[in-house]
Amino acid sequence: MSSKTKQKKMADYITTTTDNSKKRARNNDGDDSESKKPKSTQVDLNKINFDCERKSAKGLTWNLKIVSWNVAGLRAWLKKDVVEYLKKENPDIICLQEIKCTEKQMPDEAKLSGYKIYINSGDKAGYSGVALYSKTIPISVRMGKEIKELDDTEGRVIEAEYEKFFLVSTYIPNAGAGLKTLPKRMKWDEEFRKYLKELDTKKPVVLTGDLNVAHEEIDIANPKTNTKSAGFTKEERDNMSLLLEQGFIDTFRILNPEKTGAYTFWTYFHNSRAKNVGWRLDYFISSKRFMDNVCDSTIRNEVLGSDHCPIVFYINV
Amino acid sequence: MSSKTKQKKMADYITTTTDNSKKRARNNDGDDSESKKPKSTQVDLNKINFDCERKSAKGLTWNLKIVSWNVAGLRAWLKKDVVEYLKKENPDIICLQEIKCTEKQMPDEAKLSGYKIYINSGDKAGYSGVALYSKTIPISVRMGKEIKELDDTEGRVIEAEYEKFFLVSTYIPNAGAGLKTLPKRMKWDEEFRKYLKELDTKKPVVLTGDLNVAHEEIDIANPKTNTKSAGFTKEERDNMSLLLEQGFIDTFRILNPEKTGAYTFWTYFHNSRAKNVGWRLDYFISSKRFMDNVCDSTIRNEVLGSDHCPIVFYINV
DNA sequence: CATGTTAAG
DNA sequence: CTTAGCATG
Repeated sequence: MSSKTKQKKMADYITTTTDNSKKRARNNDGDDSESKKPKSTQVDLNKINFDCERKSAKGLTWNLKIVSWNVAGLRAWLKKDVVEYLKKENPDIICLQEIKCTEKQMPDEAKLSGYKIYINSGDKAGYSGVALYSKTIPISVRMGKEIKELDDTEGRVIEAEYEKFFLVSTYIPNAGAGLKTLPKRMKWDEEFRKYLKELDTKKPVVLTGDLNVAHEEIDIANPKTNTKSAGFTKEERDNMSLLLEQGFIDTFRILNPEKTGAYTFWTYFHNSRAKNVGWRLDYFISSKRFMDNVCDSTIRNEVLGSDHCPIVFYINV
Repeated sequence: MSSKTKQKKMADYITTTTDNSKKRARNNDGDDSESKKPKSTQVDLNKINFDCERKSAKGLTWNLKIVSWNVAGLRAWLKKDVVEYLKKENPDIICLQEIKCTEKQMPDEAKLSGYKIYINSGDKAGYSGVALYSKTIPISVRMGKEIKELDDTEGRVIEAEYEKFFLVSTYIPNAGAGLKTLPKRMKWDEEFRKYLKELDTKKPVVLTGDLNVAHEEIDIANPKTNTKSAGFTKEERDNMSLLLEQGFIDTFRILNPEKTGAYTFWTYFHNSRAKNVGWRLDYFISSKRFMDNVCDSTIRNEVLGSDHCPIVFYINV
């Protein structure tokens, strides 16, 4: 049974695509002859296998696909043929982090038809912000600011309840240059850990997003020179360990225990991406008891659009 | 006698071109295959007549050419084939306004060989700033901050003394959105007028640059709708009249009394330049008694590079 | 609409 | 290096 047929039956019955298409009725005296083609900033998408051969522990084929992507500014990201990619990937749920815009600022091209869209954009303009796209309407949705355990004024968390699991998409605070916001991060990690522990008592949890930490040495290209860098301090790594000790699994790593060079982020400096000098900062973390539903957890390292790449989670529910 | 021969004998005996060429020795693993050609942003320069047929009142041909240009950010301006234009224009003196950079920030491409370069960059980073390029070394040069009559902390004035005249290049303060800096502008105009009056007692003065005022209705495309706009208020226009009443001449206008549609600035909005919805804000103003030396005062409205175009002054000295 | 900041990553 | 903000024009 192909994924296409599976996905077809879930899609297209709901849309939030507004049609007040912000037509730029501007004072333009017919002088737009220059047709600036932005020249494809995307790789050849035909080389990508969007399906997944792996089965769940119970031998079942996936029937739900989740994509997570730190877009580092949704408006700039949209200009890089990312919608074409998303259409081919065709996930049931899309989690975006660092959208850096409000719902009002969101261009129409971002309002993918077939998805219900939830946005938590936070207070500071142009900073942080997360979005969740879902083909099916979740049982319930909570923004970070509605979650009592969290102090989320910056648009860092969206929680969506589905029949078999909670999905939590997050953009965890960066510890900052010179680690100047490491204390804020430590506080966040603690609160977030408690929140997930509590949530996990109700129903299995799938946590995804930019956790802003490379957990182990295998998860970063230059472990030795980055022990004082935001995202690879002992403090942040230990907090990730604490989270996992609460009964959560790093799904990519458990499926690929020895795989090196598997990163989801490369700084824009020094051609890092071309050299694969990267970090694995984006994860699908699953409640241990939900692992039987997991088919695969993969990294789309070819796909361009921001300094992070998308990651893909295939499950059977 | 061609201007080329004339200019040859003045040129090339002085240069400030430093050769510590800021070579970007960067961590670049041979991945710069993309050779991004910026595609010509300039018009066809061969269509321009860089010479001037007009003679001075005494029947003499020009032997000194001055160009003035508000570049609206020298670093961005440099990317628009402007050096190619300047080489073909080949002026003896170049006055630039709104360079928005310091001497240290100035790219090497801006250090045109054959010219001595003087820079007044002011305090605020990326704001205002003027430069003067001269093939011959002036008798003396004063920056605005060295002129006692002026309070020039923003990099708005360079004064150069030549044998027969003073050249003053200026970028006059904009009255601002909602005219919120009109008081500052009024104060500046008064001080500047006094300064020029004093200077004019010593030697004839040529004032050039962005005076940030369209003097008369003929100097602006939409006089009726701009009476409350910075650059066309009664206050600013009256101050320009006061300056002229002190014994100065608007050289372009005296040579072209009825010429309409002659502008040196077009806002970037609404395709103004393509529609020639512009303002004449850039001038060559001459002491009345120096008018006998003036051959022509022209506008290079075809030449691209900023929201202003260059203006050219041909004199015999 | 364009330029050069700034803060943040 | 890149995004988005802002102030200024």
